Amino acid sequence: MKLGDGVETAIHCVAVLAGLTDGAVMPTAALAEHYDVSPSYLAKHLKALVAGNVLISVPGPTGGYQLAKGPAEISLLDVVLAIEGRDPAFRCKDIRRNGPCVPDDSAFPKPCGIKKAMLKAEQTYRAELAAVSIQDLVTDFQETSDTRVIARGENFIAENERPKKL
Amino acid sequence: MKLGDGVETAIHCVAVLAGLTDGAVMPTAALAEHYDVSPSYLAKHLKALVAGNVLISVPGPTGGYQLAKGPAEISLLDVVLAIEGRDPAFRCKDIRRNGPCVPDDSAFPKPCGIKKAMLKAEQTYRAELAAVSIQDLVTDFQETSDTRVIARGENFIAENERPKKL
DNA sequence: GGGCAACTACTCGGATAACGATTGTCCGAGTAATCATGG
DNA sequence: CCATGATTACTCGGACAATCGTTATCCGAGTAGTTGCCC
Repeated sequence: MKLGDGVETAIHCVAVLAGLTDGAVMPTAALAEHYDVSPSYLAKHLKALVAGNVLISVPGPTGGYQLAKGPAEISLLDVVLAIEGRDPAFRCKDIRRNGPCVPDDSAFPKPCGIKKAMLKAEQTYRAELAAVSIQDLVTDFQETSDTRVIARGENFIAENERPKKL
Repeated sequence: MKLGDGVETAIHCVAVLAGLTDGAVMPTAALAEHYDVSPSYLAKHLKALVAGNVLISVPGPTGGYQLAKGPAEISLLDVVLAIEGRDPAFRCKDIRRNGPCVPDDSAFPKPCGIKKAMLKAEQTYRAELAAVSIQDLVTDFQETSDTRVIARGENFIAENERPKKL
């Protein structure tokens, strides 16, 4: 049970993109600089976010990324699933069907109780993540952070965002 | 976000061990035969369960494994943590402290909101697993399974368990 | 001076290596039953 | 016949490879801006 470190980076980047003006975009290089991470590797995660309908990419010079929906419409779960994949963490191989105690393959009409319990727990986990939106995170950040950090963050966005094409 | 396949095997084995008579043990070879898995690899997981205080091992001939506590005292969470490790799935590297927007290292007195949300979701996940005991799984199994499978299972245990030493 | 076309430079997207963790296996330390032996 | 001791065979425990996924990177396709040229 382990989440890739790309999840943290992805969430932070989505939160930054939530702060830029309507229609504007920000390129990979700027996001990588903001958090001092490898641009090449960050690009991989941003790609995944596009595939997961969390971000939209704009090609060419003055291109970059922007949110695919409003910050209130994107949940933590959307980001996590886009990066980690949509398959459940618990994979049942149905080993209960193996071995000498199973007469034939029709002996298990009901689903496996273990599988049910594991998937139920995972669904509550996902529900918890789905209840938190990017907007919530941004609001919390603005309410709890040092004013200097907020000011510098806004300044960074102003310097690195690409305005919407006319 | 992925759980190792050893989790499924471990839970099934613990459930089987819950079925043997008081004080009796069952060796790795029998458990491996029951589910048709590699004995060598299964041994690795059983070791982990001993380290996690879920099972007790008895060495020597007529040795094997038994539950460390009653089936109602062992939760799914105990098994999962023993196999997958106790560390949280979400690992926060605090990348928010990197980059040009951070004046100095004291700029973040409050904990990271993202980290809080991720860990909270994970705690609900663990709480859900902690609420399910091995006893629950065994009861569910006995109520929902084919009678032939139950009979063969009991027969298998009777043939392969090692009774408590006098 | 204005319009147009070719060029340039910068962007994302997919394909490609390197590392680490999980998977899978083996041999050694330890123990209880067994069997031979002696009383 | 019974107690005793060495032997034996079977168990778990820790150390050791192989495979797969994540990590990390690079180069190519495409596009908007730019520049130079022509009208």
